Amino acid sequence: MNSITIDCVIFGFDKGMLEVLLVQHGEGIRKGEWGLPGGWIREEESIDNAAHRLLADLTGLDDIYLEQLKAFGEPDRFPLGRVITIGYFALIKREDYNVRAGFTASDAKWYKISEIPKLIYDHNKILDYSLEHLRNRVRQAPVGFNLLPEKFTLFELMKLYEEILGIEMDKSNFRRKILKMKLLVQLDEKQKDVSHRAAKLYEFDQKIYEKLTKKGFNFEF
Amino acid sequence: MNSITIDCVIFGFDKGMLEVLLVQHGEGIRKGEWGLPGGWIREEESIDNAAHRLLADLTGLDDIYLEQLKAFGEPDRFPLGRVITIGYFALIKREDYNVRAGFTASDAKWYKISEIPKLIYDHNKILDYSLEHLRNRVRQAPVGFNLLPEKFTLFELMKLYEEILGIEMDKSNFRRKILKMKLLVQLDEKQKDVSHRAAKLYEFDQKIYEKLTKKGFNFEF
DNA sequence: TTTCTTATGGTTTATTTGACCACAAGTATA
DNA sequence: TATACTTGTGGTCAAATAAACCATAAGAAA
Repeated sequence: MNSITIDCVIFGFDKGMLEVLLVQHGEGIRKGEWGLPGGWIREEESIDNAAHRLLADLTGLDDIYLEQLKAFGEPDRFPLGRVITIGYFALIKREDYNVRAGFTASDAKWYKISEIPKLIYDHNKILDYSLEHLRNRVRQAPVGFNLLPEKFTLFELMKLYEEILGIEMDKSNFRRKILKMKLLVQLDEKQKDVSHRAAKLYEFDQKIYEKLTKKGFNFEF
Repeated sequence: MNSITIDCVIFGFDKGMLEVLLVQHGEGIRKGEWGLPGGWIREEESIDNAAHRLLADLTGLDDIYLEQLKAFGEPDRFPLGRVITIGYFALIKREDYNVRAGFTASDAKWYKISEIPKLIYDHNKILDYSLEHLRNRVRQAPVGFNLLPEKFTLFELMKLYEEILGIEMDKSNFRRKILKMKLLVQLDEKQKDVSHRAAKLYEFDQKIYEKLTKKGFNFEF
């Protein structure tokens, strides 16, 4: 018999920086230490439902981008017995979210990916794997949109790609390439409260994305 | 408490057809029915090791391409209690493999993907997911090589892609594109026993592949 | 020798890319 | 009001790539 948990890697994007949501344990021998938000799977629920339930408890959000990442099952990963964990991968829009501590957590906080502390168990390993996964994923499907607000400028989108992939891009070429895909819908709105010429706002078109996905496409820059 | 199993989807390629290895259960209430080869994870082994162990038992092969696919955990997927299964995805070279029945299986057999019967539990669902995964994977990394013999012709490689992706390709363009990647090493050998002009044989260069993977590349046709 | 099949290596044209420029539009500062 | 500064936006041009297609070489079989 084995036990099974879920651990969620929740990415956010704020002020041009990629961030991860971590929780501080409020009970048990690991009290005070930071780790990924997670919990036990219940007997009667599917693992996807468990992930959604845990995430809703932790963030107050449902209906967010969530995908299964990988199961981690080294026999010694958990000190008190054999526990296999299923990692989940979530991208959320920071504007929609207010940090609050969950039921078993004493604190919850966003960490920049460059400033991640030592985490409990094998959570650093899970996080590293997720980051690698995000970098691959972002090249092959427009999942990055899930990190941005509903309405965004092309420059913000480009900055997101630059941050995740760790590269620099030419704004003119980025513009041409991304618009050619027809994935973006230009709005009649512009940025407000900026100290420079306001950029047009765009939103992401889910339907066109689905069409493109069926034919197989890739999102290279 | 939950139980955890592993189920392997093992693809092979023979005479231009994509195939899957299935086993017939030799015991229990499902005796006589076909399903994916799999088994229980032991307390003291990692899940990757469990997958390798099971696969070695079933096929007599180690050192084959194997990757974790996804965990499947609908609460009712297994009739006798809550069992979560972790799907693994394997590609093997048919030339290296001799079918034999495993320990709990009465028979093991290759099925063409177009002729898959009804399988036990949710195994059809797992298989469908694997096929979809294979189609995606094959576009993003040269995993297809794992299905071919060590030495192969460009035409055979192209046929493999055509079969998996369900498309037709231009042999001339395929040739140019694949050679430009430098992934193939041309050998001083040619096909034998063919009733037409013998094609040059090639092999896959693992080292160059690893270099390319680091920079991120994609394998589109 | 002829015929057939497949391998292999072009050519040509259209499309895409990458690097870079120029100016517009708006804000901030003097 | 004038000037500098920042960011958005559109465009150019040369180089690289892709798609469609053709031509011939190499071998096997009749």
